[in-house]
Amino acid sequence: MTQATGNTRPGGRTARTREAVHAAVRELLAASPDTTIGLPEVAARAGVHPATVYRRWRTAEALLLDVAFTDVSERSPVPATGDLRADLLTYAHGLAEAVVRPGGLGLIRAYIAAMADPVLGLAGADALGRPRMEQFQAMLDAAGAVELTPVDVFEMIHSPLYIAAMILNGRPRPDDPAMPGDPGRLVATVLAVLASRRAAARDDTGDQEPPRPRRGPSQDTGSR
Amino acid sequence: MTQATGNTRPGGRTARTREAVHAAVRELLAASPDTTIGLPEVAARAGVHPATVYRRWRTAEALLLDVAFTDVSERSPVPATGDLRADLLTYAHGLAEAVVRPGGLGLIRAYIAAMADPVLGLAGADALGRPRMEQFQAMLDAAGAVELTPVDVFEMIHSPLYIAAMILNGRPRPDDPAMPGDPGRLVATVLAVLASRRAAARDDTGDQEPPRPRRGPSQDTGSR
DNA sequence: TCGTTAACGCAACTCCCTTCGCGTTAGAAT
DNA sequence: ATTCTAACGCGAAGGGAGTTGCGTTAACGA
Repeated sequence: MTQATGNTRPGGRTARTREAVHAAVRELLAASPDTTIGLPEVAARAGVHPATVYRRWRTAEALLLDVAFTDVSERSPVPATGDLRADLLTYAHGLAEAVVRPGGLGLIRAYIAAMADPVLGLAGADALGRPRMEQFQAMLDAAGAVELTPVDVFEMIHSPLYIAAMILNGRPRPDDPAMPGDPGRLVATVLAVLASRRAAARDDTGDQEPPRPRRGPSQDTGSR
Repeated sequence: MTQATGNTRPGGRTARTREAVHAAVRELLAASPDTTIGLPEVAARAGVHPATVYRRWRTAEALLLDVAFTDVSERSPVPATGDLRADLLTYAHGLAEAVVRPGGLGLIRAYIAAMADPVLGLAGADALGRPRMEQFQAMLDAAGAVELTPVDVFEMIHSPLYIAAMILNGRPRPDDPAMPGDPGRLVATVLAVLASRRAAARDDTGDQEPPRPRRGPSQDTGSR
């Protein structure tokens, strides 16, 4: 998407400046909880001329998204061991840590802003969110949690952690369960909804059946 | 907080310019889904000199917060009829509508940004959020839902709706329950958690007791 | 090794946000 | 009605973000 004309030069000097600029963005994001970074400031720290940064990324928003997308592509895997509680806890703790880590919040803001881009519409949001949704579908499939969807996980895990991170804004979160964004409580919410929907499904298909998982691996994923 | 020196003049011309500027902010927020508004632009639309806006609010962020705070103070009541499901549904539908309404998202961003202000720390976030939390405590008290806290409501209702609104960014939400931010599903989540915690409480205090609410009004708030 | 040209450095320029000093208007109190 | 002065209007000036034309460097293919 960089250029429509013939060939490009992704290696050598171009790759070095790209890495230098990305590193500068991460450092600036980590240095200040503020999410607004100036392109001239980035260029200065990267040892690159501002015009170069403007030509390659055009706007600060696009640069932030580039860094965020690079991070998501190589970091933060979604576990799928078949143990729903353990998988959710692992992921939620990792996300809670990543979201408070210096600079982590700025990248998430950029990601959300990209999904909210009006020119792309819902298609843009879908294109950015779909890979992640498929990974969570794999996690749910492995656990046999057919009553849940990736949207449920997004609403009950990601949304509270993102909002809590925005309010915390880089400050360390006191690990008080009464504070918003407690990973254990969020995971318990998902499991409670799963149990509720399974109970509702039993009521619909017949009240006399014994309560057991409908399909999937044999371990119990619904309760402690 | 406006001035430490003697007397001020809240009425007359000052009040008129304040109203004009507030109205201009709302109009600009409604006109463009963009959340970044320029103070000179606001001043021009309000028929006020830019220097006046700069002197009174110093920064765009402070102006946004002033408008947002004014709105929250006079709009959006929290119902507390004793029927938890009905109260939550009423509030969630209203919030879902307010958050997508033109300009609504910008004000919420300003509110969150204010809570995230580093100079105020957690104290600032607490001061801004506490009044709302107390209103939700009243709603839970009226319904006898002692197993829930306002933080639960915030995590399960507000957070998903805010994030969904940020991704939607003013675009109309297709009322597909599979899309993030469906009020009915969010309310059902709260009720499922309530039922789960009541069941856990019964297991702790003794397994043989008949399953009935621990206290509060007689109507059932836990299941459909 | 050599030629082509994509990508970069440089500098000057434009634009607009933001501030400041000063004179004027109009609340609020006597 | 008169006085005091907070709040506003006005214009000028500062400063930083963003853009553009041109020369230079170096990546890639032959």
